Amino acid sequence: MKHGKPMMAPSESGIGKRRTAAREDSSVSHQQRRKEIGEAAIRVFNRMGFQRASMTAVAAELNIDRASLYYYISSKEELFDEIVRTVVERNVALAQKIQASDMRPRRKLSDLIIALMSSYGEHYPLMYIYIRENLSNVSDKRSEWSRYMRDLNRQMSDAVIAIIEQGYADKSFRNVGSSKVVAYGVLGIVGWTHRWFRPAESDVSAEEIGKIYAEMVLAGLESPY
Amino acid sequence: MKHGKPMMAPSESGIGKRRTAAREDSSVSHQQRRKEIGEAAIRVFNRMGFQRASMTAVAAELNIDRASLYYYISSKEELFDEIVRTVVERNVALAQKIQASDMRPRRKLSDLIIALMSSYGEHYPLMYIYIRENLSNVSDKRSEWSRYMRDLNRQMSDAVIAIIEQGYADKSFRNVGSSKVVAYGVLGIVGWTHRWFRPAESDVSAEEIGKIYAEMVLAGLESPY
DNA sequence: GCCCTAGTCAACAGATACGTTGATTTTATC
DNA sequence: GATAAAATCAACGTATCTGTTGACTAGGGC
Repeated sequence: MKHGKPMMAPSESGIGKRRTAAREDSSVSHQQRRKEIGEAAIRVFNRMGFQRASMTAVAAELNIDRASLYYYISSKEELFDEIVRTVVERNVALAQKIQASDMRPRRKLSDLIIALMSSYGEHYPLMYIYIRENLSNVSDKRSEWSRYMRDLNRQMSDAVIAIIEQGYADKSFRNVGSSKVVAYGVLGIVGWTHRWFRPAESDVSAEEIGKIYAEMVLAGLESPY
Repeated sequence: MKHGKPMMAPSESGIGKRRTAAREDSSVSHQQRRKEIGEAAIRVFNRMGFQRASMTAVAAELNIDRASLYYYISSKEELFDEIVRTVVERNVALAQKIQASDMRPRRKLSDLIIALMSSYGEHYPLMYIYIRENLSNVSDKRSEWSRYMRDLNRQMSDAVIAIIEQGYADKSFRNVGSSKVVAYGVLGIVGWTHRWFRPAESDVSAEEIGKIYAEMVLAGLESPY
């Protein structure tokens, strides 16, 4: 493998230097252009999946040359990993905050489900691309990123598990089974929306879906009469 | 594209003919070998994902040469698509049978959740590989297969939706929201197990998970006291 | 006019993959 | 031991992708 930015810039002519400079340029116009590229890339990743999406396709999305892409960014991963990370970090922090609050378990779980769904809707389709990403099947270059993301996932699960256990402990939840299995079930309902929820074409909002699921998980489908 | 089996076998020497013959050979020993190859491939697909898994890796799994693989099978897709199809078809048929039965909605939903989980456990990891496959992001060659599989998915959803609606109609279910959203939620809980359930390392069986989820979906988490 | 930057073009190197091929070796069967 | 099938080997052709490179163009500002 001889890819990646050369360490010593051995044969960098004038333009080579200019390119590396451009990639590190933090001026407003460059940041803006990078943002545009990132958004286009996300659209492409959403349509084709991260692996299948080629840089050629991303360039085509913007109607620019592939070389122009590399004028601003340095790799396909960079284009994606960082944006995803920040949003996931935010969701995890939110879950932990809810879990640590002094609300009652019922309210915590409900709030978390609704908050997660709202986040998915707000950042559509970013979070869904991430959910589809299989962190186990990732190229070696991205192993560090994937380890970190897996850790974030674990923190999210832990927060939900803690809420379930609190509910079991104070008897506000019926113990239907292992807190882990239940927590994964809750996250599954929410995560699975990546399969069918398309905000633009949906007559029900992300938040409304969250409310339905919160109600369903907490009170169940069965009629009490 | 010049891949694929040539239509007229223009330059096929003796061995060429023998190879094509071997691929179509339906003798017991050949079927057996093909099955072994299929199972090895599934293990590899499970570890690396369908796209990333190379035929080289599949050959390595069996400690045989790549050419020997192509002695029995003719493409990566063939190796996978057909096995998956039969299992999914079976699950859909099962769901439709449950839906059309004269049981009450509560029982139908419970049975279906448990049956699906059992099937996932029984055919592990086949169904989970399929769930991870994104039918939208599939190569052109497989478009026909993916269209058909999407149709099966739709039939599965439709069966669940019908059960929910029956429950809404006879008032045995509380109407917590659109039957579609609820049905996808139910399928989400079950489908999401692909993310964490590993039969070999789990102290809870697939069926038990199904029971927990059936209970959770029907009666909810909230304590009635 | 001059310069600088953004962006383009065409080509390249390196990697990996799929599926094929002909010759050759191993293995089993008669 | 001869014969035929199973399996291997090494190589090929084609395709696709990533990231790089150097020369080039277009446009704005001074």
